Amino acid sequence: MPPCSSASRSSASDVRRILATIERIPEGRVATYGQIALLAGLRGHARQVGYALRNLPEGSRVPWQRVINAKGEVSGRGEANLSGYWEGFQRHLLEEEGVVFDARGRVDLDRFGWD
DNA sequence: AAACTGACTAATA
DNA sequence: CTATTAGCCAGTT
Repeated sequence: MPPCSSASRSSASDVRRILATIERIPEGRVATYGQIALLAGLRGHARQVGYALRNLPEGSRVPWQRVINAKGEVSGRGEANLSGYWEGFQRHLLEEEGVVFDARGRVDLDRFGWD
């Protein structure tokens, strides 16, 4: 059998580029999905960025918490059960890095948005 | 292969 | 502010 030539991951390299871009986000900064996709050379693949993070294996050093949506808010994931937990965790991590959330739980991208 | 889904975004109303 | 529509594209079913 071919040595896993199939390698479904058609976007494996893209995912790699996405993660590499996210790793470039400095501490205390946040970036939007669209921005990551753009910097990764994948304009319009904002959703793909979310996929990459969702499928992100545990133990990765990728600061997934610095990736938020264009509204400056932490994105939720379908399962409300765990979403609250993870969202709170993400927010906590960002706040420890110096990112400030307003009363509505949103970040001022003008100040903390990664250039 | 068609239909569904989704950690998205932007424009409009 | 929320709701709706449309664009976007890959993974799943």
